[in-house]
Amino acid sequence: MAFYVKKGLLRSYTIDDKGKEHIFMFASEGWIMSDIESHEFNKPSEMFIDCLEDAEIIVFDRKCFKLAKLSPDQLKQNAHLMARRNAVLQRRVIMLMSASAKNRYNQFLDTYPNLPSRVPQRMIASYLGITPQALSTIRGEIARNK
Amino acid sequence: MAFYVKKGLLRSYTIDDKGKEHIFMFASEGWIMSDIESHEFNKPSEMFIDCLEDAEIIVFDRKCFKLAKLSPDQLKQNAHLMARRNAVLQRRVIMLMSASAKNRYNQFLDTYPNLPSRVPQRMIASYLGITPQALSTIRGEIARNK
DNA sequence: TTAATTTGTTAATCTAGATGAATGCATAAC
DNA sequence: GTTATGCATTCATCTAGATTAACAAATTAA
Repeated sequence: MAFYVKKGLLRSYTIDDKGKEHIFMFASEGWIMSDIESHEFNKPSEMFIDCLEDAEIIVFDRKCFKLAKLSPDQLKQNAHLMARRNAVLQRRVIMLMSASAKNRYNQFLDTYPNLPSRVPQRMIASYLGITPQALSTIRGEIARNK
Repeated sequence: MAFYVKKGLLRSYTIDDKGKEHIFMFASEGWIMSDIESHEFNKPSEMFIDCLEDAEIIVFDRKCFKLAKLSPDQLKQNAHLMARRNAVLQRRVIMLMSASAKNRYNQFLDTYPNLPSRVPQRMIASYLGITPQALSTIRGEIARNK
């Protein structure tokens, strides 16, 4: 299953043993959302997906992804999509390993300037891998130093 | 540029502003290593790659990746490779966000059981996003509780 | 309207992991 | 041989961010 977002905003997230949500990604207009791990390895998804805004979605089920049925052009396009997603994830991993919460937040603002107004703050915190309180404090600091 | 590892062991890593290395991945026999971000967006690489063991490598340069020149079968295979890598990165991001250093280490041991004997401990620490000292302490704890 | 829930802010305390330094053990260089 | 140089371990200290809690503002429900 994959979801193409025509309109609106989705999020995907996992829930850990302690019941805490961890947002993996947001998808707004033009993005495709899916749990690649469960898709590629055909195993049950541990990823939840839901809407943050009323949305129009195009749903692709498993059949649509039978690679055999795709044209070479579609395959090429697919390759680029995957490569892009890959690049985004690579950058995210490096950021999580090397950057402070404040840097990650600033990076997030740069990369997704239109999301902060559409996503509740605690979810941005979750995406960044910090608590809502920590993000609030960081925002306070940034506001004060201006 | 991409490298297919016939024999040996590679690592890729970035260096942050403070000069600290962050290992992004290891690649042993059968793996492909490349900096997808710089490849897909054709920008200069901030990722370094080197050998941890004497290695035999097949190098693919940019030309080999002109999607136009690939057969449908090659495109399909490529799609699967990308999807796999994607799944691995998805899992890694979630782990970095939600799991403690100890859990990440145990996860690493499960996922790559043959690497610990081939990779210096400080590099495993770097891959996990912690200091060598922290990993040493964790290993001490694990050993003691057995 | 009021009462109940959810959201963000602020502050006090706690903790996982960082930092820095000392020590023992290798392997390599002289 | 001895003198480096690099790696892992251990310990003392420090700090970014977690946790807990209290409070205000905004939403929703009644």
